[in-house]
Amino acid sequence: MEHVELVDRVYLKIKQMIFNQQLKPGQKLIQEKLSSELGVSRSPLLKALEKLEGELLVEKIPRRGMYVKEMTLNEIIDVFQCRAVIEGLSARLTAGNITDEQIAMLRQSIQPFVDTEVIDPEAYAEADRTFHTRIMQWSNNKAILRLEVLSNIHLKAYQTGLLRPPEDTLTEHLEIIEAIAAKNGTLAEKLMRAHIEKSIATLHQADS
Amino acid sequence: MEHVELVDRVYLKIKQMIFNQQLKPGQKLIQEKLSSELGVSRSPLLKALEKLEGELLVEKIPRRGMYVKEMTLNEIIDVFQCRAVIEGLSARLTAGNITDEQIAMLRQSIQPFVDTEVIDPEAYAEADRTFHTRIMQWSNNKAILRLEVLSNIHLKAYQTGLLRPPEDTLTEHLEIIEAIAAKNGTLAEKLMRAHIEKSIATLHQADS
DNA sequence: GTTTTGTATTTTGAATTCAAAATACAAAAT
DNA sequence: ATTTTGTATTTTGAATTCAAAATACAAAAC
Repeated sequence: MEHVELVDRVYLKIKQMIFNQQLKPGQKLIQEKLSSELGVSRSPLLKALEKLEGELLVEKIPRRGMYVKEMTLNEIIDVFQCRAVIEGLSARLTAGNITDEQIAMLRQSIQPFVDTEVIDPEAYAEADRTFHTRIMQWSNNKAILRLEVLSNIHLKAYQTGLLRPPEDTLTEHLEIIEAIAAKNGTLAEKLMRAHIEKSIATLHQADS
Repeated sequence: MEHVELVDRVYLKIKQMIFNQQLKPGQKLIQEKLSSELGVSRSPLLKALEKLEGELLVEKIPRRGMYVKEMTLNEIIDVFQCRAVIEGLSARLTAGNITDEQIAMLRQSIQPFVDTEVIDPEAYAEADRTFHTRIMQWSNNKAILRLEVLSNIHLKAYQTGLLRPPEDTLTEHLEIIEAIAAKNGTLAEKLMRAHIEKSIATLHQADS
């Protein structure tokens, strides 16, 4: 029997509320109010908020309070620079571990969008997220999994409409998948890194 | 007037105790016992331990307890792979920001060990740590600073005598500093990455 | 009218308390 | 002698309480 910690349920709920925009960037999180709204006491709430702080979704100012983190463009760029090298590493490692089944899964998740006239942005965003997450997870590097935190920002950046359209990124994803399928780690790393660095360039352009 | 949080003091104290080996890898951390030893209640202790958990120094097993994390060679290698790319990125960014004063500081910290017959391992370890930390900090990338966590493992690996001797690494450090001083970001990144990847190779050799 | 000072309120940080889960251990049954 | 079951103890997870810090606001002084 699996017992799910209260803290984890609260954590997931708040994370959801942040991505929903029920809790808006910059908004102050009054512990008393939030805990009564969620029907829990302050202790698990606080823990959940501190966990989210570690994931860059909540900002804590000592003796001042907790706030839904507001992302500046520069902070997003900082995170993307890290993602570029970490996901590059992931792609290289994954290319060394990948199974035929996993290759099939990667190709399959992209398939619905190839040669399609109108791409549903919502569905594509989900596929994009899955693509990046899988490559990090299949790297078999435990330290990378801890850094998955960085992908929260990916999601947030999506919401703000800052990222490149599917037409741009789809072919790059395909190339990366083929490099991994060919077990060419060096190439996979180079392509993944370039892929994310192009997004950084887009972010810089938005800075005007 | 600067008010230092109780939690932070406890956190630093325990971190110290872990590196001191006063708290040994694998040892169970009984909250009741530890808190009374440190003269604080369980709340700030727990927070401190959770912070350390995020830094890979403490392992928490739900409803079982907290333990001083035992590092396997594979886990250390995983962390070093991440460090290689993150510190490579740091070196590149730092090369783009570096001031003359900072260049002088880097050269100065290495100086005592150049052309020296007998190198004090303790002092060199400290200088090594400072070198890597500075380059991460001077990158001006906030996301990298959050990942400084990774350098805890660097320290731990040192303790276990797993890393390369000063004679090996000193010249590499010098080359990296000169690449940064020449504002050659691409080269600095390449050298830093190679530097850490050599340590990974050493770790792999120890695996026998 | 503006600034400053003092008070009341809010909200956090830390300690304590309590209940539930896990562990250790002993007694009983096979 | 070994295994199982039941009980006592330990230890954690969560709620509550309390004190200290920060904020808001009003009154008084300039």
